[in-house]
Amino acid sequence: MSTPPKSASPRTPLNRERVALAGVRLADESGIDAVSMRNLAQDLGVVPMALYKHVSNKDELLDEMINAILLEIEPLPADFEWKSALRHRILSARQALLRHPWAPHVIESRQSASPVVLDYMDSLVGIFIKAGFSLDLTHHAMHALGSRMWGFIQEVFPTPASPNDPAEQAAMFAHFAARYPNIIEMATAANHPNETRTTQGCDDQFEFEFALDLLLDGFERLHQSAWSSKTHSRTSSTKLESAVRGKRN
Amino acid sequence: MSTPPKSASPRTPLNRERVALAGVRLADESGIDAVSMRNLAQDLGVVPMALYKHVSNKDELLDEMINAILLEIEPLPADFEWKSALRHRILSARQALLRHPWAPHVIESRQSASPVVLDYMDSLVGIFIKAGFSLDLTHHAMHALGSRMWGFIQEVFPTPASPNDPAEQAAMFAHFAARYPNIIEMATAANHPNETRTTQGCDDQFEFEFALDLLLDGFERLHQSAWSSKTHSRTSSTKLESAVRGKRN
DNA sequence: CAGTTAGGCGTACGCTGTACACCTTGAGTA
DNA sequence: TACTCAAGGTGTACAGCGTACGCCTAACTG
Repeated sequence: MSTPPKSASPRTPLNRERVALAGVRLADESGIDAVSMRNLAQDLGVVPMALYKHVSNKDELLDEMINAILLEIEPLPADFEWKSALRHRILSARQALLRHPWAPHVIESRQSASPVVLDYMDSLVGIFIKAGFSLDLTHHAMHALGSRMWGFIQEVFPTPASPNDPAEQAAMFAHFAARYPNIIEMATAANHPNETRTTQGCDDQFEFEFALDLLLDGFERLHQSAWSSKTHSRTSSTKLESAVRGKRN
Repeated sequence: MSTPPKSASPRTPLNRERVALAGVRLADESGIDAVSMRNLAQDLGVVPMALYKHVSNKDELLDEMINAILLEIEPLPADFEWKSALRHRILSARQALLRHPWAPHVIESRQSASPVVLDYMDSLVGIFIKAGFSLDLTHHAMHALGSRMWGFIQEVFPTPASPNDPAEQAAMFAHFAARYPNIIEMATAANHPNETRTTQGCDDQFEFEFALDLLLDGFERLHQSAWSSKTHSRTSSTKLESAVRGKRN
C-alpha cells in the first residue's frame, strides 16, 4: 500500500486523444459554440488551463477533433473500379460527417491539412492514378471535387424564416412570388404546392449524389478523351466544350 | 445662425449603409477578424454602442456587408445563350468576391438569405427556366452548383507550412513522399519539380472554370436527354450513368 | 413652445482565449 | 533512502469580445 491509488477514481491523466474525443462529444451534444476551453475543461472535471498541457491552443483542439471524426471514414475498398471506389469512399466520408453536423464548418476553417486529412486525400488521388488518369487531370479533378470530397456541400440555399401567422405567411408568399418568381416557380414544383420552403422537402442525399455523379461522369468523359489542360488554352472559354464536342462529333 | 452646423464636419449621421461599407473597408484592409463592433465604431469616430442604432447585432452587420459586395456583381446580360449567361454571371460574382477574400467564409456562415442573395439566385434560376430546363433539373442544378454559384470554391487543399531550413525541408519532402506518394506525384507533376507546395503554382481561376464548365456541360447533357429525377430511381447508384449512356448508345 | 424621437454616449456584465507562476505527484537514480 | 526532475493540474490575471440598459442632446413636429 505504498503508492496505490487512494480514491476510487484515481484520475487517469488526460491526453490529447481524450481531450479531442470530449470535444467531439460536447460539440455533438451542445453545438460547436458550446466548445469553449472552459466548458470542455468542466466536462472533463479539470481546470481550463489544464487543457493547454495537451493542446497548445484552441485551433489545435479543433484540428484534433476533425482528426478524430475522419478516422470514422471506412477504409478504402481494395478491388473496386475507380468510380465505385471514389463514390464509396466519399459517401462514407459523408456518413461520418453527417454524424457531426458542426464538422463541415470547422473543416473549412482549418488552414493547414493534418496528416489524417492528407492520408484521405492521398487515397483519393491514388484511386485516380491507379485508374490511369493523367496526373494533370487528377489534379484538376481533385480541385473540382473541392469540399465535396468530404461528403458535404455548403448549403447556400438558406430559407428566410417563415412567420407562424397564416395571414402573414400568405402575404410573404405573395411578396416572394412577385420579387422572386423563378425561385417560387421552381420551389413549388420541386416540393408539394403552396410550400414556400426551398430546402425543406429536398432530399439532401439525392442532391449530393446527383452532383457527385455529374462530376464523376465528367471526369470519366475527359479521361476517355485523353483530355489535358496543356493541350487546351487556359484562356479559351470553351476549352471543355471543344474537348467534349470533339468526342461527340 | 439659429441652427447651422457649428463645426466644419457636423457629423453627418450614420446609417445602415455607411456602417456596412465601413465594415467592408475594414475587413478588406485588416481582415475579417479585425471587424469587431469596437474597432468599427472607432473607425467611424463613434462609440461602440452607437452602431446598434443601425444594426441590431453583429450578425446583421455581416449580412449587410455581404449585401454591399453582392451589389458589385454585374447585372444580367440580356441576350446571351443560357450557358454563356450563367458563366458570365458566375464569373462576375467571382470577380466581386475576389476583391473581398473574407467574403466566402462569411457568406457560408449566414443562416438565412437576404433579399439581395435571393435576387441573385432568382436570376440564375431564371436563366435555366428561360432556356427550357425542367423545373426539376433546374432545382438539382442549383444544388449542384452550391457555393460555386458565388464564384468561389472552398479551398480544401491546404498546405502544411514548410520549414525554412533547406535540410529540414528536404527531410519533410522525403517524409511526405513516403507517406503521401500519390499527392507528391501529382503535385510535382502539376507544378515545376522540387516544389512541395500543392496549391502554389495552381491557377485558381483555371481550376474554378474547369469545374464550372464540367458542371455546365453536365447540365446541358441532361437537359438534352430530357433527364428527370422522377424517371430515375432515387436509390439507384447509377441513375446518372444510365441517363448518359442512354444518350450515347 | 412643448413634446417626441432619432441617434450618440457611458457603464457594466458575462463570456472568450490564454500568458504566467505555482504546486503536486510519481518515476528514476545516486 | 534521499534527491532530482519533469509531467500535469491549479489559480490568478488580462485584454478583448458582444451587447443590455439607461442617459443625454439635438432636431423635428404639432
